[in-house]
Amino acid sequence: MHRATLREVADKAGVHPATASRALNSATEGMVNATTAARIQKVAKEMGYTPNPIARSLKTSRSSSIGLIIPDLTNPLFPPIVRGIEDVLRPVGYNAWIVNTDNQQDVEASAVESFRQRNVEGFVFATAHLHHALLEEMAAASTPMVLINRRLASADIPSVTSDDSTGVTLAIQHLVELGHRNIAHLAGPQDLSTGVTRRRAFRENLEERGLPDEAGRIVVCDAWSEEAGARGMLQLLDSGVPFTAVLAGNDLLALGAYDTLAARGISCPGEISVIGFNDMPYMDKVYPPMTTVRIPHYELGAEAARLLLEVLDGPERHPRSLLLPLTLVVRGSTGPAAA
Amino acid sequence: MHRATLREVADKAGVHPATASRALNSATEGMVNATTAARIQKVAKEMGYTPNPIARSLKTSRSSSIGLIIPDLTNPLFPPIVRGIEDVLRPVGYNAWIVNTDNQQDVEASAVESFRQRNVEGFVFATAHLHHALLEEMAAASTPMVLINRRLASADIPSVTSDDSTGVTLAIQHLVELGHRNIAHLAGPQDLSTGVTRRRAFRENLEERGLPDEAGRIVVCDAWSEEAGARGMLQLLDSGVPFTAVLAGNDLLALGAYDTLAARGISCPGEISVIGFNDMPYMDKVYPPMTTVRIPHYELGAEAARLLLEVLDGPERHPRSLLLPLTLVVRGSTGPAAA
DNA sequence: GTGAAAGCGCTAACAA
DNA sequence: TTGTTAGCGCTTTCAC
Repeated sequence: MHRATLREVADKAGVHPATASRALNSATEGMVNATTAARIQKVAKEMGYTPNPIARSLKTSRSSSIGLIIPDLTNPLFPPIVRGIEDVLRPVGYNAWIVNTDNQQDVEASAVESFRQRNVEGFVFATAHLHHALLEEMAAASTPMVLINRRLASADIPSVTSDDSTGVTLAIQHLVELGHRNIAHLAGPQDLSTGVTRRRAFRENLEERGLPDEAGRIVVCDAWSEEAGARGMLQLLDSGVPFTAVLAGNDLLALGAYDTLAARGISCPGEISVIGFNDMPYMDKVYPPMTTVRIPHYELGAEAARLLLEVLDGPERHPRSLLLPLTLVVRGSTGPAAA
Repeated sequence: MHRATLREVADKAGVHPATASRALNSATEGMVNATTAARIQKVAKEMGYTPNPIARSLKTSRSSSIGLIIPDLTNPLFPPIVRGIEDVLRPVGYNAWIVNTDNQQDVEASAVESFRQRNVEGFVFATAHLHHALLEEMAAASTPMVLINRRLASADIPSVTSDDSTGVTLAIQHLVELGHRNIAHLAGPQDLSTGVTRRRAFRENLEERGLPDEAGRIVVCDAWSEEAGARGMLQLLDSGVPFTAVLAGNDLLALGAYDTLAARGISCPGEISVIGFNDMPYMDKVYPPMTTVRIPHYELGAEAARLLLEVLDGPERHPRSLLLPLTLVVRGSTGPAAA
């Protein structure tokens, strides 16, 4: 099955290829006589002409596509984000190349390199670390990009994140209203903005409310994983710090905490309440029911895509960053056993 | 930051671009004098040369990429499949373009069209319907492709699916061993091979084992969704057919069945046992614990990628299809209340 | 074994 | 307003 080329359209319409090109691109359509333009467009339609994106890309160094860099698609957090991005980009003619880095810097670097060779016009990164040499370089070189979910420490890169501080406040407020006073925190990795922000907000909340806040009631987990959460919970239990509730840095850590509590035969939420963070898909099915802070994943992706389009549209404007609101989803938490 | 071109490498090495091209492509490297080849490669390395994939693609009509067409990435079934595909393709230099169709034929068609324009070398489809005009056409035109998870009725297209019949047998055998005799089936859509195969296997199993098999104990759901499963379960309960166990066509239908049972105040597995299919991620967290048939998602993807590479390697060979083995994951089911 | 020449399909100066 | 020309970076006949 032969695919019509611009040349063939031009020949059939009796014009030069350059004229046909102009007539078929909205930006240059105005340069050509309205009736010839119409004729060319009609012929193009009849012949089923569609421009060859590869030839176009070779010529223009553009590509109508962006690179999306995430840690791991099988983390249920990301599929809704990806859909949000694509649902915004597709209608305006953009595609996204997705790559999973599994948190490996070299994979990320070579992905960026490979995207560049393919003339991607911008990037969305969900892999930002607080200190991230590659991203800092790219920002310094004015590469169009948007961070999602996580940010850098030195951050004037446009980003879309959730309002984690407020989320933590909602969670703690909920626990306090239930009567908890001794609350612990399973913090996420401290080289990521999410881990740091939630931990800081946790500490601030304890202080402001006059709740016990010895250092021991925060345990830092070394990954956002169920296993790390299980280990963290063990450490917390063995530390001797008294607590009746735990705020986990995210749902996976919370699930790990569940595992440890079950293994130790500690009833939940009877003896210890656990609150998660993210409300990732299918969290509503777990048992015991888990209260968690809901992040609008799909919207996070959609807003990131809009922001990137804005950046691509006019790189001169000052980069905006967005903080999306969170809500608390109350499912299972109860007051402390002693109350 | 300037990126070296083949021309620049050739100039620096004192050869013609054509020679440099030959020296830098493993397939043509043999055509050039070994020492000049080595010199060219050294220069290329020093200059950090990497071939421009777009220029190459324009010239060769190839692209080192394939198109992957799935219904919806947010269905937890698919992320592991996608990772399996990518983990096999990446090491051999291939990339995958992913598109979500949301089961819309026109979206699928335009995705295929757009992939073709980008010179994808093959396709993986996870969207096959039993009768699927587009796929039949493409197969007739010898388009390199592999089906995953689902197949066509008229199937000599290479495919990688799970051995659903055996899976159903495992599930029913398990229920029978627990003492169940009255078993019902929430079947999936009957325009998909998975829905049909599991339903047929269910009926055959009942017959062979001499279990009650009136028509009423199979309810066909109109989608693989929780909502459809909930509706199906309602219909089953209201039909008056006696049953103590239900085999759901997949986990989402099973979760829907849970919802209906909970809404009706029917204890599970006390009064009615539910068995799922797929063991999708995080199924081990649901409550009540669900016994389900595990499909090796990641391997499904990996095998599909290998099969596609085989097809791309030598299109003349007879298309193979793979049936991957399933296992039963026993979590919660119990014998019937009456037993 | 190497070079010359052509061209994949398109767009963007420049000229008319 | 339209046509001419050139070239994005690469590969591949064909000639030597």
